Amino acid sequence: MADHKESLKERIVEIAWKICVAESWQKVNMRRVAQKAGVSNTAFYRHFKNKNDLKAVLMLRGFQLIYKGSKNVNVGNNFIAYGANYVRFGIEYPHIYDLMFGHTTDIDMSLYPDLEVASNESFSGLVEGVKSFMPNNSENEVMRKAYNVWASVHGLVGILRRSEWQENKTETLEWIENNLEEYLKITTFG
Amino acid sequence: MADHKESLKERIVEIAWKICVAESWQKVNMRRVAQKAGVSNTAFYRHFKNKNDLKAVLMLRGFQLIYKGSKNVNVGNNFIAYGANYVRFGIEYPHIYDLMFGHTTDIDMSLYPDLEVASNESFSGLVEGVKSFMPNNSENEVMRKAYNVWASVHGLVGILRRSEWQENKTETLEWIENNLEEYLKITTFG
DNA sequence: AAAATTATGTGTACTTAGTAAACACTTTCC
DNA sequence: GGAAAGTGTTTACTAAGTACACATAATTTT
Repeated sequence: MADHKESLKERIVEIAWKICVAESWQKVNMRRVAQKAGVSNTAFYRHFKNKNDLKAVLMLRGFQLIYKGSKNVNVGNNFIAYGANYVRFGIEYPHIYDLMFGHTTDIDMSLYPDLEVASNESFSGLVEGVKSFMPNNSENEVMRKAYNVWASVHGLVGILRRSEWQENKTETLEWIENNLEEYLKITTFG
Repeated sequence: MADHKESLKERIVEIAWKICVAESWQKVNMRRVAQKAGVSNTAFYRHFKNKNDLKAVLMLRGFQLIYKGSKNVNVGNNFIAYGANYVRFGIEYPHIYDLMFGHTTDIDMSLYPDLEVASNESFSGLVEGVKSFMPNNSENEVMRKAYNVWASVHGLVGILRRSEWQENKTETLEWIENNLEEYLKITTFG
């Protein structure tokens, strides 16, 4: 067993995160992680109930990253900047993004309260932002718009991840910095 | 080996489709399928290179279903009705929908030309519909709008699949029939 | 501090699932 | 009518998740 500062649990998360960022969740297998951590195949089970537990930790970390990104931009009620962060995250961490927002997630949120909270907070932040943009509209109209913004952002991430854009990621990122907010404004508030 | 009219290949597809519709792709495993078909575990490999081949067939079938749905409504260039079909499909066949549009698809489209064609046709149908709606705009603007519509529709499917709506699916379907086109009009062309 | 409990890691082994390889029979085609 | 191709079986390998029994170290309890 290698000698490290952090707990094995922390190391495992770190290793899994790296694999997931660089490759994908499918490439994270416990034997591989264990080997990288320098422990036995099953040491893992002392810290996680099962593999999905680990997935949940990575997802939570993803939400925290998006959230931190939003804070950095000092987003306040500006849901446009909020959406922009979302998109940046989707481009920068595509595999974590998939983990979090792919339809094929077999994670039962109710089993992971922190995760559920983070996910809900994330959405209600958006709703608040939208509401402050259209303060005279009904709750229903605000919700509809919020969902629409959300869908827009998801759609955009999907588009920007297509190979045409990924071939030179640097330019894509530049495009985002220069045009993203304008784009979101147009597609969401005409 | 049971005695049937269709080829084993057709039967396998049928069985897999049913499992996938009722449960999910993750629940389709070749041993189970083989057992239901009344053949040995590996007979499957005489008809498919691997499991992904079968997945591709199911996806293609999904595209055909959406397409057929569009024909029935006599959709023409009306991309609103087109989007509505998309949503209906997403609600009626959620697991097939995931298979087709979930981010976590490990299908390499270029390996399945029919599938690529179907998928592209599906999108260019939408683009055409949008174009006829805004004939004086640039190619770029049309594409941007098309992607936005697409994203909207995806977003809506996601929303309608949340538990609040799924609890009484019948009402959801009714809602779709009554309000969907209006909703799409508002969210996409303000 | 001795005893009991809990935490952390190991080794072994079971299970599920995808699939390769060798064999056999049957149909097709020159 | 024999070669080739098609279809199915058996057997077995591999990867990956995880349960279980054991060991030892750390912590808590009395």
